[in-house]
Amino acid sequence: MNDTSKGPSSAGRYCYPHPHPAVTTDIALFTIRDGRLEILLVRRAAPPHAGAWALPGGFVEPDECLEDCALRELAEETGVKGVYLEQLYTFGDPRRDPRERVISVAYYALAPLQRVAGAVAGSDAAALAWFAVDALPELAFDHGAVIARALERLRAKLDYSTIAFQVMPRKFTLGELQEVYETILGEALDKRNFRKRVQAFGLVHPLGEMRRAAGRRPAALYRAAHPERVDIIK
Amino acid sequence: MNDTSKGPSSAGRYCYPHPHPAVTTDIALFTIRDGRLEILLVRRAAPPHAGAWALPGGFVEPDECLEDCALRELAEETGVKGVYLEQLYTFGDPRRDPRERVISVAYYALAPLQRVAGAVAGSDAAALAWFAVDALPELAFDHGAVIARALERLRAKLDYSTIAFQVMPRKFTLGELQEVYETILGEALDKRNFRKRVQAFGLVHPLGEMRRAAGRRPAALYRAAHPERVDIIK
DNA sequence: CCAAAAGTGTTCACCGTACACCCATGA
DNA sequence: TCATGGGTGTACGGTGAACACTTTTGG
Repeated sequence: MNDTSKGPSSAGRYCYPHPHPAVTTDIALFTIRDGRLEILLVRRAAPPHAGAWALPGGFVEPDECLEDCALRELAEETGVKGVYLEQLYTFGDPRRDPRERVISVAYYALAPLQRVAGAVAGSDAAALAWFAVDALPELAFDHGAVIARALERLRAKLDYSTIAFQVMPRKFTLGELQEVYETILGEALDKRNFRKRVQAFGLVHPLGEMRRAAGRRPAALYRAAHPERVDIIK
Repeated sequence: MNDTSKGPSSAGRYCYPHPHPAVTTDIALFTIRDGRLEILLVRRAAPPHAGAWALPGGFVEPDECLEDCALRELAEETGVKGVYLEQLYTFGDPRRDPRERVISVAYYALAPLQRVAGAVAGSDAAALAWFAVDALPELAFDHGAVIARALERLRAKLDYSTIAFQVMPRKFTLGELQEVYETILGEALDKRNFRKRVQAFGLVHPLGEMRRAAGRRPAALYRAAHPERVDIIK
């Protein structure tokens, strides 16, 4: 009962006479590369779990909201900015961090490959790497559970939201879009039905341009119909 | 930047050199009474927002997980125990509490009326009352936003989960079950289609008993097919 | 001419929806 | 006998799923 602060050490304002745990945000950032769903992890430099891989994240500052904290930590530790971000779940087991009580507000994030291709390890992290979600390394803290829940949510939202467009580049072909759905869901989809649905819901707008590729018929390019974040199809 | 603890005042263990905000849980407990969806609120005795109504809730203890905290606070402030509980969202705006930084992990809860009928105000609260969700009083903090989000989630989950059974008593008629759905969704449902679906999914088991009511044909009693918490129909 | 992906419609089964009447009871 | 909710079946339309071949290109 004495492992967290019972009161603030800074003075000047009234504070509740109550425990003050540490609070972090952790971010599960996904992208698609080479037809695989990958997640960004950082290698921990310091104990606990030194050498293990962890989600990027860190402590909430006094004057920032949780979402800002997640975006800041992601930028600081990996250099990645401008991703789609959504709160996932708050993990608060008293023993999830061996040092002191740390409550983690987990977020998941999505971005197209080209927006995260230049990710580099910040000063806190020993290294940074992308892992296929079906080949994860040993993970620090409860980050395995966080990732599992993020995947569950991501797959569920594919069915009733336009979240998949968050990993698409500005211009894409319908074949590429379908490949993203198949990659995240882990199953093959029927090409004609897929295209029919996407166009029936008005999810994409044709750009009138073509993408030419070696030895293949050119494919029409599209953009997402709803330029920003649209959550519900119906 | 000096409005939260920067480090623990208790000694003995290593702690991160980081801010330590206060963390609470707040609970939006719903039940059905007289065909209305109602929520349990407590009247605040102390500032800030003294006299305003608020969700029951309170500070997370060092050694308890968040869900335990929610259940404990609900029991302490209202006497209610044994409800269905699910994490909703974490609210972390730096200014949501005027005194200091307080991050609130919000839960929503459901219980049948008879399990909450005896709710009484605990020592912290000046009073306790049930409010119809479409006739809420002035609310403290950001609790209006919390309730709005809880309602949204509750209504969404009705469609793809068996969450409605969490407000049903052990024995109920199909008419009562339908009334609960209609109350939460705020729309009328077709009786034949409703009964067909409920039975097709195997959600209920007939008890072979009847409920007699004055001036009406007796109704068959059922129990939920999945005695505990079942989340997904499909 | 061959490989590789682009592009395109129809059929069928099933599910959700709309809809109306008789029944059993207590007052 | 009347008011009140309990209880039951069918017909239709729309949606999701299955399914194969031609086109265009570069090598």
